[in-house]
Amino acid sequence: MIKKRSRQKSTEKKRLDIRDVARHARVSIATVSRTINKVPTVDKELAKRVWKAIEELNYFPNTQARALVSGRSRLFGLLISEITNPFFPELIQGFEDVAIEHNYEILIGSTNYDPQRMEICIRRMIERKVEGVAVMTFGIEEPLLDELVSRNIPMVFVDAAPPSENVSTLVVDYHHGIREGVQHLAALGHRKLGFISGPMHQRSCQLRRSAFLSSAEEIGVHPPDVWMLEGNHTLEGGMKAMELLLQQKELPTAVMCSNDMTAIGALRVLAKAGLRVPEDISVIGFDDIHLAEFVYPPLTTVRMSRNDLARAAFSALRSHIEPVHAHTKKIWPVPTRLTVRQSTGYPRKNARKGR
Amino acid sequence: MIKKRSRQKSTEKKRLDIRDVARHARVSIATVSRTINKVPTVDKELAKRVWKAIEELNYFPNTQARALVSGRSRLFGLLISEITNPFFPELIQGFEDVAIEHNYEILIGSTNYDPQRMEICIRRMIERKVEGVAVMTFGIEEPLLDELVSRNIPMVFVDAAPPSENVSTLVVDYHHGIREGVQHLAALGHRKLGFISGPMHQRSCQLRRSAFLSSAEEIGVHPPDVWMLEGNHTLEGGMKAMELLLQQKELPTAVMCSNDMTAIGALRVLAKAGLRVPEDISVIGFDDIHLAEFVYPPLTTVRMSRNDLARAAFSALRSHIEPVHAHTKKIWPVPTRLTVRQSTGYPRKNARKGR
DNA sequence: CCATATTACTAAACCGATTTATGTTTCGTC
DNA sequence: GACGAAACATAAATCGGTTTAGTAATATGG
Repeated sequence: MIKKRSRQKSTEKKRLDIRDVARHARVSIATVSRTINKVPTVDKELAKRVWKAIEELNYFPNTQARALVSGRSRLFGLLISEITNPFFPELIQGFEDVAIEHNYEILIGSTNYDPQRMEICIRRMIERKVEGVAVMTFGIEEPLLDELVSRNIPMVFVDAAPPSENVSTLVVDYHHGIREGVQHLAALGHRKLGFISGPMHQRSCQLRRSAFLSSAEEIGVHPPDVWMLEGNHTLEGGMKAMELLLQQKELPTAVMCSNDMTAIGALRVLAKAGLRVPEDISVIGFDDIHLAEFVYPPLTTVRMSRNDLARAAFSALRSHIEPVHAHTKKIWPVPTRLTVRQSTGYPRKNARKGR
Repeated sequence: MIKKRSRQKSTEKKRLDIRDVARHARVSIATVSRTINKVPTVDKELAKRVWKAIEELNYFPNTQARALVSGRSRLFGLLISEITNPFFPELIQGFEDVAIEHNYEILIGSTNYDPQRMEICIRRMIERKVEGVAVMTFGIEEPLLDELVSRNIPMVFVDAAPPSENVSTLVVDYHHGIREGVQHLAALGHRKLGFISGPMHQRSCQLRRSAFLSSAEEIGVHPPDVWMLEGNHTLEGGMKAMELLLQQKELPTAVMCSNDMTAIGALRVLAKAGLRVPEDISVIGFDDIHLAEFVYPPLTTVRMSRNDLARAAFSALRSHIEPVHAHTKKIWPVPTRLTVRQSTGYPRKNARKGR
C-alpha cells in the first residue's frame, strides 16, 4: 500500500508531463511517445486524439529527458573566434537557419583568440553532450581540441583539420575568387599589385596569399615584397598595413586584401591620406560582408557566402551522425566569386605624387 | 537472478558514467555526486580521491541527467532581433561572459523581426527548458510571449515589459546621455538641431526621441518637424533619412541619431553630398558600437554599454531563480554617457549653400 | 473451428544523474 | 566498554521521456 508518485508538495504545481497527456487522451504514455515521434504503427484515430490532448494541454516534450534516454542531444557546438567581427554573426545566422530546419540547437562559443577561453568553451560543449562541433576559428588549436577527438565527437574545420576518423574539412576555393579578382584588375590595366594578408600563422591566410601570388604570376606580374603586407584581419590591422604601404616610394595601383575588414581599414587610411578610390588606387576585399556594400566607395570584393559555409558545416556534421542521408564526405567544397562594386577602376598613368 | 544492468552490446563502448568514477575511486556513487556538488559533509581525503578519479578518467558529468533530476537546466534564452546588427553581437559577448562565470549556457534566438521566427525561437527555448529569457528585441510582442508568461518563466525586457510576476525591466537612462549630447552641441554653439529616430513603433525609440526633444527644449531649442526624421535603426535607414533631410531648404547644423548605424548611414550620405563633418554639420550617434570609433570621422556618440546591459539582464533573470543573492528588483537601471570624438564641432555661421 | 500472424496497445526497463532512507563503520567521549 | 555522532555505503525512488518485450484483439488460413 505504498503511494508510488507523491512528488509535488501540494503547493507547487507540477510541470506538464507526458503522462498528463496520456491520461487526458486515455492512452498509455508509450502511445503518446510514439505519436509524437511519428511512429507509423499508431492508429490514425488514436493519434488524432493524442494530438488533440497535446494541443489542449499545451504540452511541450522535455528535451533533456528525451536526450538522456535517446542519447541524442540534438545540439551542435559552434566555435568562433570573435563574435564582434561582422563575419561571424553572418555565419551564425546561416547556421541557426539550418539548425532550426533540422530541429537542432546551437551552442555558441566565442574564444576571443584566448586558449583558456577556448578550453572553457570546449568543456561546456562536452558537458552539454553536443553531437558535433564546427570549429570556425580558422585555426586548428590541436591540443585543446583533443578532448573532442578522443571522445569521437564529429567536427568540421575550415581549410585545415587534424587527421581523424570523424573530422571533416571545408575546403574554400580561394583560388577561384581571388583569381577572378586579379583578372578583373588585369583587365582594367593594373600591373602593379599589392596585397595585405591576414595573420600568417593561419593556414587560411597563407592560402589566400598564395592564391593571390599564383594568380598574379599567371598574368605575368610579380609583386615586390614591399607591397606584400601582413595585417591581422581587423580594421585596425588594415589601417596599419595601409599606413605602412603609403610610406613606400612607389605605390601599387591596386591592393587586394585578405578580408573585408582589412580592406575597409585600408580605405579609411586612403581617404584620410587624400587618395581617391578607385581613381588613385583600387582596392579589393574578401568575404563580402554586409558592410562591404555600404562603405565608401562600395567595396569590390570576393564573395565567400557565409550561408554556404554554414550549410556545408552543418551538413558535414550531420553526415557523421546520420550517415544515411549523405555519403560521409570528408571534404566539403565552398565556392568563392568576385563581386564587382566601385572600389576598383582604371589605374592612373603616373603612379605617384612627385616621381 | 536477473542481470540488472546489461546495456552495451559489447561492441559499442559505454560512455563514461558516474559509477565508473565511483568504482575507480572505490566509493559510492552518492559520494561522487556529493563531491562534485561540493556538499560539505564529504571527507577531505575522500574528496581528493574522487577528484583524482574524475581527473584520471577524464569524466564530465552529464548535464542533461543532472538537469532532469534537479529541475534546473542552467540555460538562459537570449532573444535578439538581428544578429547581423553589430549592436547585438557585442551584447551577446557580454551575456556569454557572465553566463560562463555562473555556469550557465545561452540559447540564442535571432528573430529577424519575423513573428513566425519569434514563435519558433520561443518554442525552442521552452522545449529546452530555459530557466529564463532575456528579450532584447526592444519590442514587447506580447501575444507571442504569452507562452513564456503562462509557464512562469522569468523574463527581462528593455524599456517596456508586460506586467507579470516574474518579469523585470531594464530601464535605460536615455535622458542622461542624450541630454549630455544636446548640451555638448549647445556648448559648441549649435541651435539648429535635427534628429533621426528609430522605428517609432518601438517604445525605446519613442523614449530616445522624447529625451532629445525635452533636452532641446531645456536649452530653448524647438526643432521643426521637417528636421525630425524617422529611420529604422539600420545603415540604409540612416542613409534614406539623411537624403531626405538634405532636400530641405535649410539644414540643421547638427543631427542626433537614435543609434550608431543610423548615424553611420547619415555620415555616408553627407560624405557623398560633399558636406564635411563636423565643419559643415555635426553628427551624434547612440550606442557607441565598436565600429563608431573607426568610421570617418570617428563618431561622437552616447554610450550605452552592452556589457552593462548584458550583466543587468543576467542578474535580473538570476534574481528570479535564486532570490537569495539579490533582492528581486523589478527595475534595473542602465546608465548612458556621452563619448566625444570628432564628428561634432563648432557650427558654421551661414547654414547653407546658396541662401 | 482452432492455430497462427498481424496489429495496436500496455507494462516495464532504461538513460545518468540527484537525493533520501536505512544500514554500517569508525571515532571520540565518558 | 558502551553510546552517540559523523561519515560513508547501499539501495531505491525520481526526473520525463524512449524503447523493448509482452499481451490482447482481430484477421487469415487450413
